[in-house]
Amino acid sequence: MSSTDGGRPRRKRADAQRNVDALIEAAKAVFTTTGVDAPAKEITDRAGVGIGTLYRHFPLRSDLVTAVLQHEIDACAEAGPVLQAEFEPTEALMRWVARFTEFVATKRGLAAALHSGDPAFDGLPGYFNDRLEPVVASLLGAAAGTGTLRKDVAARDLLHAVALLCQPVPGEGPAYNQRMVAVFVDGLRRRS
Amino acid sequence: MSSTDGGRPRRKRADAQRNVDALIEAAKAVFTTTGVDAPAKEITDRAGVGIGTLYRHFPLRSDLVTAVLQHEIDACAEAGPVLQAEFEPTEALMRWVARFTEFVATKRGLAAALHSGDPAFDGLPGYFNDRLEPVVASLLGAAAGTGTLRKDVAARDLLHAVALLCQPVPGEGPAYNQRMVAVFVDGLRRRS
Amino acid sequence: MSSTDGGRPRRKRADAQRNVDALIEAAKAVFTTTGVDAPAKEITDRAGVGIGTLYRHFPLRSDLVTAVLQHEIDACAEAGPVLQAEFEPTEALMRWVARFTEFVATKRGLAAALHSGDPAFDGLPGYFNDRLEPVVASLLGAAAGTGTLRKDVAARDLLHAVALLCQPVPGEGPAYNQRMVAVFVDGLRRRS
Amino acid sequence: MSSTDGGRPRRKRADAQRNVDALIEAAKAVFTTTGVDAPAKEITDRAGVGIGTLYRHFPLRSDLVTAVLQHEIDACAEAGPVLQAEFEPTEALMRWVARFTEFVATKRGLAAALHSGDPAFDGLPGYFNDRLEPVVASLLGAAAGTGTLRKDVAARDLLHAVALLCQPVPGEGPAYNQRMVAVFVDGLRRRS
DNA sequence: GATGAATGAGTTTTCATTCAT
DNA sequence: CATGAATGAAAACTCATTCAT
Repeated sequence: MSSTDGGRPRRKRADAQRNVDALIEAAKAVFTTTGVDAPAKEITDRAGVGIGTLYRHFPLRSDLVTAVLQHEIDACAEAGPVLQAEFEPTEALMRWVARFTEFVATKRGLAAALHSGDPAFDGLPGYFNDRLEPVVASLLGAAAGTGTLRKDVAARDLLHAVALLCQPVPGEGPAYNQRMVAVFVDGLRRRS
Repeated sequence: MSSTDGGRPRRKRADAQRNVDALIEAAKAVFTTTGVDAPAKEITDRAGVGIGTLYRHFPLRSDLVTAVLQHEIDACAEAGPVLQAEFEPTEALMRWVARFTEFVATKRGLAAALHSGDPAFDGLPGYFNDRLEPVVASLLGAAAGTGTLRKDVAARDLLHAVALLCQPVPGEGPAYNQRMVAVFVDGLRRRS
Repeated sequence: MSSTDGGRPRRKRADAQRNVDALIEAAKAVFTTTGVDAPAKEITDRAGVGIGTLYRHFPLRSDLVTAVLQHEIDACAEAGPVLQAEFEPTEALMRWVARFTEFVATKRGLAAALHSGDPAFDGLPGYFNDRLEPVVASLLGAAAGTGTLRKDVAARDLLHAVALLCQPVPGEGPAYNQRMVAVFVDGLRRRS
Repeated sequence: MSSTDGGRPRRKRADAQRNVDALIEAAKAVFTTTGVDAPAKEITDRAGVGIGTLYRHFPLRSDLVTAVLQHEIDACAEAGPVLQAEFEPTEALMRWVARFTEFVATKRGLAAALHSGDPAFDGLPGYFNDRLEPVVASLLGAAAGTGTLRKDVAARDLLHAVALLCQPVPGEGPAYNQRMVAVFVDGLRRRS
């Protein structure tokens, strides 16, 4: 969290950080491939570290899951404003949707873990909402035209609907998700 | 023996069928509760049969998964026409969506299994499409008004989009899914 | 044992016997293929009967093993005199060795079962000796020439030595066993 | 890491090696006692390690079987020259036969596994031949006298014949096998 | 701090045996 | 008598987690 962390920077910190990063990167990939229940060994092998190292940095599996998700959520949230600044509204939305689709694909099975009742995940939905709600609201608002979003659909509703529509579909690619989100946006414009 | 199977189809088969049914029922419930990776014992205990019985009828876990999904798909498909006959288009759609939402909730994690690459599931997506595509097309078509569905969205696209929008969302219930599908349907009407 | 079996021949007896024969035949084949520990199902499937039928006729696995072995021992024993009557000594011996080799191949792993300590098999070694000892003694004696068998090698020793030399050898066929038995017979002739 | 393996070969390896040795030792004993299909637990208990350790070092049962057999083959092969140096030909042969008999007894049922068609064992017969063929040839040659071995019996034939004659026989001990091998050697001498 | 060997509980899977039809 | 479904004990195997080096 705090990047400054106060006092002495305690040598060797670089190596440790390198391992942590490698583990998160590896976990992201393995979660996508094999699912959240992937053997820990598969992750450490891919990260090139020993199993003990995983447990040092992430004593609980939920710690690793949380780290991966926050990492991903941050990346997605940050992409929103950047795209909006660079492209016109519709194009920005479409590109962000593509980006978000990749993120959701990562979650393959993470949702189940999230709602498993494990209190370790209690904070994540909030983090997800807080970070992404404004981003989606802004993107959709701009794309819908002059702020004519239906009043009966809250920004958080949008976030989740888009999250669903971004989920990967067997025979389809990101283009499919983009089209469906576009239809959904059309729906938002309609009516008073 | 008898290929025509004329007279009695080999008595006692009734018991076996009872067990098969109980297992599918139990598996459906356990899959929802614990996920597709639930211990086999949990399923057999709930079905009130021995573990061996599970393996007799479903030697591979994928056999059981397949059976449960086909069962569910069938039930959903059959509900479509019934609702359409009984209610006016919008109401029928909403009720079916609610029904479909339950089905999708059952799949909690089944999707991951489906796309696991196991060839045992190769046939299921086809089954899913074949059974449900016409149902969804019909329901949405009726709800959209006088056949004014966008021409650039195929019936199968609809099916999958609805499937996504029916996925359970953490803090929300079926009503949420219904509202989002409604928005989506509005999007379909636009640009007649 | 007793083929007459006294009183009424009890109808349907033919079917039962057919099943018993089929089971012994199937068991012989499966024991050779898969070993004595082959699943019972494999035997009944090959025999074309239900599993229950196996247990009716052979309540214990040792019953089946015993039946198969006696069957085989009988066949081998009976072949001896026949061959001796039909061929000259050396030729008769070689043909019988070939025959015996097949029998031994059947036993793939039966020996282990035999010496497993199960009292059910207590009678078999005796049966084996009683039936085959005279046959081997006669064949070897004739082949060795004018009764010049070494006095320090008993007939039973011969039986077992031949039994060993008839065991199948990976890259070799029955011809190999015949050659080795021939060498052994030569050894018998030598010395006073 | 270090391909030359110069300095310390990664400490702690000692413990692992100790476990591997204990497992091979235990497996040898258990295979003799209970057969190759003995429960893994029986082996690990005797070795004093956990079941997981067995699977770490020998993921497949065939790996363990192979290790045990190579171990045994090596020991037998090494005994040959030693005995030949210490005793006169006939005595050396007899002692080696006794040694070999013990080895074969160990295999109780291993042979069946070997010929099970499992490709994991493909290399073993070759190993067996390569290691033992010269040993047997040398021992028999010396025992047969001045190189008067029949020309129509190859060294490998001898190896297998002796292997068969060394197999344990129900009511007999190693002395029996020695006598029969002696007869066989006599047969070799004949027809110089 | 890092490593990976060891552990053993938890699951899957097989099969002999029983027994209702 | 024959059948094959049901059972469940026993064995195999996996993998999270600990801990000595």
